[in-house]
Amino acid sequence: MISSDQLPKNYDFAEVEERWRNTWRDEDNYFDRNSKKPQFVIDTPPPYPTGNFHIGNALNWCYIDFFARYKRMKGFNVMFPQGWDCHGLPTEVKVEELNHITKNDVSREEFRRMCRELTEKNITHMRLTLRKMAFSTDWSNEYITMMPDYYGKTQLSFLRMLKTGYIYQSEHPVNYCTRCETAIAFAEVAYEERETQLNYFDFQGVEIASTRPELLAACVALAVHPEDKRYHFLKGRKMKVPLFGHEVPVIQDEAVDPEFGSGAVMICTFGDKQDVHWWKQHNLVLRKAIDRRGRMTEIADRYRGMTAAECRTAILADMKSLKILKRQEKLAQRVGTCWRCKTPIEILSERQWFVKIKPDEIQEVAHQIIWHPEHMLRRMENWIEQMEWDWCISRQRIFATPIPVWFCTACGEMITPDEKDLPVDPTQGKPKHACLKCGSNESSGEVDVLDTWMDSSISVLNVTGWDGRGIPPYFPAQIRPQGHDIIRTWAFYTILRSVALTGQKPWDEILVNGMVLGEDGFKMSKSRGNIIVPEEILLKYGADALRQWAAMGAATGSDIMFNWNDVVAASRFQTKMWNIARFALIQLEKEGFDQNASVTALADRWLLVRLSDTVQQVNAAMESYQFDTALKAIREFAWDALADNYIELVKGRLYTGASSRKSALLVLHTAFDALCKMLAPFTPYFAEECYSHLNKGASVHKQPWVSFTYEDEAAKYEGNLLTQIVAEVRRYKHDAGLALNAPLGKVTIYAPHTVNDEGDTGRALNADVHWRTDAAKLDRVIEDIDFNRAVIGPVFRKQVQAFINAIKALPPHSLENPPKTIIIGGSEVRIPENSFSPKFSYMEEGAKVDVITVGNVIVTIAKSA
RNA sequence: GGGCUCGUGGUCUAGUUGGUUAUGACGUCGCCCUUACACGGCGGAGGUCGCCGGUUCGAAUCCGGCCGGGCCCA
Repeated sequence: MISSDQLPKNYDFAEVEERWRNTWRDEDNYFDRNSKKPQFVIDTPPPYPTGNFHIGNALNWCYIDFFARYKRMKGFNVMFPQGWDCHGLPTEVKVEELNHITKNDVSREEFRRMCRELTEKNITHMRLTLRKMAFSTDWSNEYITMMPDYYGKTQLSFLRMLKTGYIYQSEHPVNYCTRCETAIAFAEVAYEERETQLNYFDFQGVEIASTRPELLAACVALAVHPEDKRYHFLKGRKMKVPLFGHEVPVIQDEAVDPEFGSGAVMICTFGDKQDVHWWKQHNLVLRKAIDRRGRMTEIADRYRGMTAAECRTAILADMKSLKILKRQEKLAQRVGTCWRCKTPIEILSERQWFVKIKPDEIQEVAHQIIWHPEHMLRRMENWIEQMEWDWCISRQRIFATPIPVWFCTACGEMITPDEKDLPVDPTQGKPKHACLKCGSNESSGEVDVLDTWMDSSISVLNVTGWDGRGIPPYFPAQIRPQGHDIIRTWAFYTILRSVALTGQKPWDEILVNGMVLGEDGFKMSKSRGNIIVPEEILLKYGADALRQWAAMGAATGSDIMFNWNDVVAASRFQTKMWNIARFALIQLEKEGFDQNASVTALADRWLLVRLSDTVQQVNAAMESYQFDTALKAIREFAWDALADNYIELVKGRLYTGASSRKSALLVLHTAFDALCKMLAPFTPYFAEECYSHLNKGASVHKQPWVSFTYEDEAAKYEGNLLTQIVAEVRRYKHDAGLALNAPLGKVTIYAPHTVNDEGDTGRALNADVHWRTDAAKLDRVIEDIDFNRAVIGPVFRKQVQAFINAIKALPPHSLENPPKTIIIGGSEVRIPENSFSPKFSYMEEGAKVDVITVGNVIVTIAKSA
């Protein structure tokens, strides 16, 4: 421990942060399974291990760490686990790229191994960033979804939901990405504006407008509006499809827009979601023209094997030469694309696995959860309301949790593993028992794998200790922190799975954070070049400054613009705080600090009142996750109340060793101690550094949260007056062209009560200050009247103006000693207390003085020669 | 097109149970290097609170309409 007068003059965040990072122990953040404290379990989002922890993650994790640290200090048994959501396409693509292979060049197992290795490397890198950020992660509860422990649970959850009928397999149209060669869920479809051609062609005498002529082979019907007179003649007829020759029925449906195109549309399996509707509603046949790789199938006849785009060009060319293509128009449309690779999705009918969506059930539970901010619940409600299809959970990929199912080669019966044998990979091994139906030992494993959301949607079950039996011991978790971009996915799926597997809500509360925008106000993206990575900020300003930006950049839940200015301001606050610390520590180290001293001087009592108010404000803000409000209150107290007002007032007293020095020392200690504790969740390194100097190496993170209350109405009022008087006299000096520390001469303050300022005011103003309680011997005249509208508004309503006029008409002496009643509009009314106060201006008496008024206090200044 | 959300000095932002002079930061201008701090202190300038209308004694705040941005969805 270095002595206070040898404290470094500048706060070196790089040195301090690294030192504490190497000092702190992981065990201090472990969730204690034997604890009697109330639990506070956080369902931390498991990020995708891209290798780089991005700034959006950083914001989210800062919020988590703020309340994790706060709750620990408040006496909760906190679990802040860290998960990694490993499976998925991006890693497969990266592995192919790095190794210059395609997934088909190596064995399935080999490919999975390569994915695992890359993921592990990425996780290692990201863990380091998490540590630099000072997140108080519980590393004993880390989970990695690609590890057998975890995906065994994913498989267990699958089997459970299969048993209870939540999961089924069926052939049904699904969204399909032909580049990724896999089915995807609606949640994974992103819509993009594109321009396309609307093609008008002759369909056996009827003009058809279509944006997808390549689907002609999949045409299964024509549709017209039942009221559309142009097409009444078609009723009941069969039509021959051009180029292909198969016959299709004509159906009538209200959903056809007679205004669009020619008013007649062809229904294909499947051009879009509307086609699926019509196909189901009118029991149409199924014609699959596009396969899983996006190639035309055999029903496309001579176009077979072409890509959809090639086929489109060929068909349009053939139509042109047959002279059935009438015209083409440009059309803006929204195309559903794969959210990962941006390839337009196709709707294909395939055998897939589905999870049943029961909207009422999910809706009910979503409403049992407390949402912050509350309006985010609307997004969930809207999403649930418009769900039409069940959740397609099978994917035709490799790096994912295998679907734990075999099929009997002899009878086709599904064979599931025993729960004790999980995890399994049905593509690698055989079931441990024969087919229950026919006894055959021949089987083939399911090659489809699970949607990655099947892994991450049981994160809460995993961290609360789910083992497949009943309600997990720590369930539900207390809070789910996440971004609003994944309400329709992660939040939705988690609620769904939680209800399906436990019948209960997954969390008590959900805290939704906003997105981080670039400095230009747009979403960060490579093409805009506005990406800021946390590592860059850590290097330039340190973790504590970055964390302050996260807290202060915006109200919780709002999108937040990244702003270097805020980071710089945060680091300046640390510098300021460091200097406050040095001042306090130097003073405290001189003799005289007494924990039991009595607080006597006005300024001292005033600061304790301000501290008490601040603690209450910060408390309330932390309880409602208003981090910006909390940190703002802390900064204001430290910078404004403590440094600029209090220290400026008392430092003279501290230097001179006046008798009331002990009072000031105790107050300084109390305020600084409380500040360290309140800053601990926000700036853990900085708070630790300060606190360890203040309390001989003790850790602030092991202290209970501040519980300081101090009430002193008189000190609050008079102290405010005191700071105002000082401010007014400073302004006076400024206006008089004097330096602030220039000697001022004699200042007389006429206050209603005796004030014990221990000489603080005189030293602060560098003046000979006299407090007096007698009336100033000055001639004063009433210059104006201040009306208190909050008082007279509710009393007089429409009569407010009349009242004001009546008061203004009173003679001066009546204004100073107002009557009880006054006549308004002919009737006598009572004058409410505090309804107005006269404003005076002062005339000098014999001596030459300047006069300042602050409220009802008069200050006279007699400049020295 | 629908739902949600936002619009406050040059920039970012606080503030909505309606109440006297609208918060803070950055920037800007002036003064001051006072033994914690010039990465500082003090003071100033700068706002029709998106626009229009309504309710009210009183509207940044409540209501309606419009304009503009964002997110999600069709």
